Amino acid sequence: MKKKVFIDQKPLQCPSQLRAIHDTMDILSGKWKITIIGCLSFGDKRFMDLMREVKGIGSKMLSKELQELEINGLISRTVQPTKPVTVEYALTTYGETLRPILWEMADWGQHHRIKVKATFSGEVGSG
Amino acid sequence: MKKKVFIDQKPLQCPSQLRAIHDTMDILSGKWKITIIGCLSFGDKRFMDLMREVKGIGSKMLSKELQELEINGLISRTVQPTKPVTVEYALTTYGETLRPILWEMADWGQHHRIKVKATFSGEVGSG
DNA sequence: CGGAATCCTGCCGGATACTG
DNA sequence: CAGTATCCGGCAGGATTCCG
Repeated sequence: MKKKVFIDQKPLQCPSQLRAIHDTMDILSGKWKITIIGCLSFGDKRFMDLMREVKGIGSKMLSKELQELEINGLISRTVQPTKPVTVEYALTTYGETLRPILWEMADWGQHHRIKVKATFSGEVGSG
Repeated sequence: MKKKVFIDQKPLQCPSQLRAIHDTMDILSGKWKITIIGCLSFGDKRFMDLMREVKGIGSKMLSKELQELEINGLISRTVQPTKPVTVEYALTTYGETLRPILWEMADWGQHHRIKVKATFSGEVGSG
């Protein structure tokens, strides 16, 4: 009977751990959320700024993603009483707590891309 | 001009970092992948075992998710030449490299759940 | 400028039936 | 046991239009 137990750490406790991971995944899921958070990590942005920087997103999606991020407290929305009305979005302190996760994911993803490339090269070379 | 720069670390580098994060998200996305990985973190499992343990998943989805996980090298699939044929799925060493990510996500998710609960309590209490 | 409303589409994922 | 094939509904997400 082999027990891997995830290296030598505890395995994922099915009931609560897994649910927590799914919660995080749900919050981060959506085609643009990561990108938006990334953009806001550089500083505050207005709606229009995000439209330009995210590039490819539509106003509906941007609005929706922004709302979901705000509901979860990851970003803040501030309406400026200027003339045509401007709105500033900013990453909250709470939103910054995602940094460890995002960093791990970026790290793993880059590593993975290298691995995949190596795998393909090997197959092509030997095939 | 306020630059938050994500605490005092570098912000997410748009081109490569973001793409890497999305790669990771894609690999982990899907309603059952996390759960399957969690199950396999306890040890090897057969198809039928996973059907029972994941609970709620159908054979089509399980098969599909398993294939995707295998393609990415996260799990291994071993056919045993027994009588009615049995297949063993196991988390690979590479799959275990996801542990830091999953752990961070579990941690954050649990923290978040507590925060959300506190927020609701506060609103209910003061409203 | 910053959205909301509407319409339309693909694919994600579920149920069921069939195969080897 | 371990899948595959097929059909089907729902929702994520895109394009367009309209509003304050």
